[in-house]
Amino acid sequence: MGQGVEWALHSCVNMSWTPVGEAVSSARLAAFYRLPAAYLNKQLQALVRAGILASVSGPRGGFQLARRPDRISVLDVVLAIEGNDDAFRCEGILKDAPGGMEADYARTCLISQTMRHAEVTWRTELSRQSIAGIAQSIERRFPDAREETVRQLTGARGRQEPRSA
Amino acid sequence: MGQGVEWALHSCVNMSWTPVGEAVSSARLAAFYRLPAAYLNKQLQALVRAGILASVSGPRGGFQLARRPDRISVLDVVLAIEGNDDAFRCEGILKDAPGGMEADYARTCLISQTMRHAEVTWRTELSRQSIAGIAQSIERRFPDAREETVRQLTGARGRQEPRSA
DNA sequence: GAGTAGCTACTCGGATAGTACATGTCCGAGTAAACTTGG
DNA sequence: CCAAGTTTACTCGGACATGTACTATCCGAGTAGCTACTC
Repeated sequence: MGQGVEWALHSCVNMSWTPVGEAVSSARLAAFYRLPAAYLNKQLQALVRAGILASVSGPRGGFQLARRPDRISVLDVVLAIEGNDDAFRCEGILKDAPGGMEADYARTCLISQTMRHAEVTWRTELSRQSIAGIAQSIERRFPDAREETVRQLTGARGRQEPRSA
Repeated sequence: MGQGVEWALHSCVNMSWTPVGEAVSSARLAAFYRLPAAYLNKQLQALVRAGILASVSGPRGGFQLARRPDRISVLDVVLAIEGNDDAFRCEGILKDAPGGMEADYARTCLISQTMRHAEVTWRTELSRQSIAGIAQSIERRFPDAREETVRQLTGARGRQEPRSA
């Protein structure tokens, strides 16, 4: 699985903490984790295309959650980055197998069904977890995490402090 | 997920049908599905290294199951081909994050735990299914499949028929 | 002093290289069967 | 006819190319805010 999934999930959790209506730039998120900013931006673009994030250009621009964090599942983020294809793709190799069972056998391939069933359980498990749920768990376990994150992400943004001396 | 997983699973099911003690060459298995023989051979080598198959060289050589098919789970085959690493690898990006929560946060990263939990359910699901179970399901649904497969895999093997004329 | 035109700086967005892994192919080591030859 | 030595053909096993996708980077389009100028 690609690295971008981890970055996207962390970014979504962080953005669930920032004030609504205020966008966070990819550069600031990248600096938070010491990540390559341009590449993180590319991943967030995929989330925009999936309708998970909304983007605004220009100064004070950036990304923000497109809907409430309790309506964004972990599966949504994973599929946005990795694509909707199943991990196990049955190429239907049986259609070339000899014997009189080609078509039917291929459609009802038991191996494909087994793999698909396992993947469905995996997806179901991820769809049960939401960004908001993870954020709440983190808040419970690390009471300072939210405040610290918001401070790092919104502090000294745009507002140039008065030049001293 | 790699294509070899599908080939390996089908090959294991087929070998669960062939008589014990008789090896099946990769060339014959590849011809059954119209697959590149050398590449299938490469995949089966991985199963040998994992202790799932046993290989014998020379004429009448090939591969055979190293243990009873009801003791080989689908997960065993998948891990033998794909490797034992988790699909989602948490690189611990939080260790570079600012704030006073680095080490603890990284070790107990909730996102990593969520992804890991989903993967555990996936693996559990696959570990419940055995090669023998899949083979039996196929036999029930397609009564002729086993006989036809064995005939294709063992027919005219080595035994050169008497030259006519 | 207030309004407006222009400029600057900052952001996303997609197009562009670099790299690791999966895919596909090839040849050599080893072995069991088949053949030949001598008794 | 039988047995031992030799040859042969077939197999796995790992080393060698190729293609694809992930990773990483750069530059242009667009916009909000600031600045300067005019009234």
